[in-house]
Amino acid sequence: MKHKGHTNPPGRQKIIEALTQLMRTRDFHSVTTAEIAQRAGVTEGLIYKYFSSKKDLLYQVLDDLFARFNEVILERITGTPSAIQQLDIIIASSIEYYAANRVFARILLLEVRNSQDYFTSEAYERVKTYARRIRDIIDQGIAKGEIKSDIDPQILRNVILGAIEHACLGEIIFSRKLDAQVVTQSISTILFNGAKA
Amino acid sequence: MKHKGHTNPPGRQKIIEALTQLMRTRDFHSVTTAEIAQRAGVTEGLIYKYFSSKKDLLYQVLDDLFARFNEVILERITGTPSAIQQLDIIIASSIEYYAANRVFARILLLEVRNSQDYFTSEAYERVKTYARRIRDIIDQGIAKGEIKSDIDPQILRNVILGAIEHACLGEIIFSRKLDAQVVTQSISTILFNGAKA
DNA sequence: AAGATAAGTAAGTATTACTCACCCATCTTT
DNA sequence: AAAGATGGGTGAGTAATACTTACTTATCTT
Repeated sequence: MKHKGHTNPPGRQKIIEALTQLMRTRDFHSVTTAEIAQRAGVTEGLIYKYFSSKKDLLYQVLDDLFARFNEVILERITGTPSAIQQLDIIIASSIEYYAANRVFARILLLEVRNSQDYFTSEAYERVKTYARRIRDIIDQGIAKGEIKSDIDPQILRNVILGAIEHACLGEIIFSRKLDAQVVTQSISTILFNGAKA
Repeated sequence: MKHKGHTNPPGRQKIIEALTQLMRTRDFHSVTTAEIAQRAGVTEGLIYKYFSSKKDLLYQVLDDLFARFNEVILERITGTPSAIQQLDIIIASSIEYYAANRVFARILLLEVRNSQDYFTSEAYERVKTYARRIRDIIDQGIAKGEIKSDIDPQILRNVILGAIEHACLGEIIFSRKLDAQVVTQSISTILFNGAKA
């Protein structure tokens, strides 16, 4: 019998932790279900009691991690009046969170986007919430006169998301060190003040 | 016996075309070697005469497509004196090329980055050439006084790459229509003039 | 004509994601 | 307290997949 998400038995949690652990050093495809089960101390069959497929397991791992990420973001921006400051906080928080949580970043940026079913998963709903939050702040910034009114808000959102992601890719892929403060400052200067002399 | 890349027999080319075709509608992992061989009209074994693995085949497909992409870029920027104009051309050309060549964009942005061996492939060398070209133009722009001297050139490069990629992701994943001209103009305005009012 | 080299084949094999029938413990209902 | 339902967990499967190996056929050089 297939289970829904509203219970969280120890076996389920151990499977999630096992995959998370294994993905600290390996990519998703190279990790086998046999390894996951072994590391979790359960049988392979149990994986398919809680997850409809290996990919579904990956999506649920991402969902868990993204839920916490969205909480952090929301917590940090509340109380800040300026739209541009809020965007700075989101940029900084994202870079920090990605750096502190490499598995999360790798799953989000490198492992899930290649298959269509990801975009119908619950994890992707979290991404939409995150992206919508940025979009809302931009709209408010334009309304309040902080951001130029002739800027396309959706494209600014995409540029911000792209800037964050690409800033972190080197770190994630090659384990390069990265100073979140400095990078955020640089990105912010470019996006808000412009690079032209 | 393993072959090197300096010959290009019909079987090899048919295999490359078969995978390219199949990836027009499907993601890499869901395409099987049996399907590739069938579509190419060869046996499965032949794939492994020319490619060391299924992933190596993917990398070589990307390598072919990226070689042409780099040629287009170089062709278009030569003769343009202004650094900012050169960057605009690169942004526009990239977005256009990605849109016109979805399989290329999907492979580059979604399918290869998840595994480490990609970063030692020949295809990745093409990416480095492309990225280095952008970096050089930025450095020249700073030297000529077109771009602010206090901007971190590497981070500007990352922001440009990120902006291009994220601008195209919606198009690539959800097949949304996208006006390369308009998007380039918007990105360029944000990056060079700034979003702050 | 010979001999080497390259192109291509056919029949494997180990591994992998996934399934299915079955336990066993705990709780609810009568 | 007996019966039954429910959910956590098992273990032995299976079809399909990426890849291998031994082989044949064609092409080229000298």
